[in-house]
Amino acid sequence: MNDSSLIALEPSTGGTLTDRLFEALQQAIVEGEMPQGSKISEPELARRHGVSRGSLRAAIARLEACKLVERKPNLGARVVELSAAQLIEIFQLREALEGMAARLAAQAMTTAEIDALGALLEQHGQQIEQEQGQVYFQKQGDLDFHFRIVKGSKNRQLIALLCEDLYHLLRMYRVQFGMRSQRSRQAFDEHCYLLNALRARDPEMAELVMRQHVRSSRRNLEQALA
Amino acid sequence: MNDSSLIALEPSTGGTLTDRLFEALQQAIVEGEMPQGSKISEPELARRHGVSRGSLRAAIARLEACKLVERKPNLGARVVELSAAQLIEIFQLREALEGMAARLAAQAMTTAEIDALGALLEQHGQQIEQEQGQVYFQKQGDLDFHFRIVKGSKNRQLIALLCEDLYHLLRMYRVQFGMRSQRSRQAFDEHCYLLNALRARDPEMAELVMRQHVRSSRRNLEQALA
DNA sequence: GACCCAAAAGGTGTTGACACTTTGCTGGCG
DNA sequence: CGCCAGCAAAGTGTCAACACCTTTTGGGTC
Repeated sequence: MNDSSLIALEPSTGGTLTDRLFEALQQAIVEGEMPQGSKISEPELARRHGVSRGSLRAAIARLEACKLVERKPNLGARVVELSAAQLIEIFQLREALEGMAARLAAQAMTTAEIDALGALLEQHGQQIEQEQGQVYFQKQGDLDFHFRIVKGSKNRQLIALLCEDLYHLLRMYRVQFGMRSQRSRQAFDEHCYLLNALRARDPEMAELVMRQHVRSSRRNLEQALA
Repeated sequence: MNDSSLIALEPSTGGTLTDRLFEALQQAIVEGEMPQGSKISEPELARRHGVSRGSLRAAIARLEACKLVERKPNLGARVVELSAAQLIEIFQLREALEGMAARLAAQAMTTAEIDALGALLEQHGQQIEQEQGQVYFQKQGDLDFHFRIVKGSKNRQLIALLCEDLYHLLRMYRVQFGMRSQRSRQAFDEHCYLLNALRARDPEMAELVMRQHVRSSRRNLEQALA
């Protein structure tokens, strides 16, 4: 809104201009800097970031693929609207996908990877004991944990889908709904159960635990939003 | 390859130029007209279709979102490579996603929709009895059936994912691997089981049956490709 | 004052041209 | 003969300008 706030693209990551634009916009949307449902004016945004409309349109196309913006022909693009219903839908997706990821991970993860996951969990446990307030860090830790399971499935389709698309949508919901789950302790315990299932190389159990875990989160949400 | 084969875009669907290009290329890739792993030269393709490179790049970006092409910075885009391993991965995704779709559909489908599905199945049954050879039509029917389940879930995320992205990849595999399943009869029976679960409004059973159905297809594939 | 039509302003879709990167070839050197 | 430097050709990334669509605004009429 502030006209003087020309956002300079950090030339940090050395990809193409479109890549940097994509990351910048993605972050801006996830962090809520670009409000939900707000219309995107290509000329204005291009001017703000000091790039041409062509590059901007390419970046927007990628955002559309992530479901972060919606575009209608001849009408322009808008930042996606976050309804409670859609959030529920996403958690239903997660239940199915991450459940399958856990099942596959129980077979495909190396013992070293599982051990590393155990170390991470131990660290989380200490953080929960010590500082009850570090909610943000716990959130990050939760995402880390789920990430490792997904990657552990070794299924590239699954990894791309969850880590490159759904992940950002989920982060957007977390940031903007400002949800600090009251159940970090329970979540931690469920993570431990899952670790046990992985150690036992039990795909059936791993999927069951993960699905129950995601379902619990969803139920918690449904209650908080109702 | 044939230089004289200038492909004229049918102005059939009235969307934007990029939309039509996207559909045309999508079809060309799925049908195998553009071979797997082949490099895409932007100037040549643009000239062939009589459009500018800008529009073509926009269409390619969408194809990339469907996982039909892979692009590397400064190196260009290639049609995706179809390995047996990736096909397995896709069926693992389908097992999770369509299983969840069936679960949700058992709760969300209207009775009218379920009845319509029953009519469709009856039709399929007759086709199988009468003409053993109409494989293509059966394939189309199979896709129709699965489509209706997915749409019946009423989960927009799920619908978009399966019907707009994965569907085309799957069709590409089917066309190019030229797979005529020897198990259309068994598949039909499994479809009937699923219909019963839907009629009984039993989510648990619906998911179980659908997952088993997809898993059977996968096992059948693994055997055929080994 | 309300409604409708028309013109203009703003915005998106599309294009051709320019700059930089990668690739393949050519020629000289060890 | 093989290898590396350097150049040329092709291709991708980016840009500014043009064409069409949508929306709004202004004027005229009922």
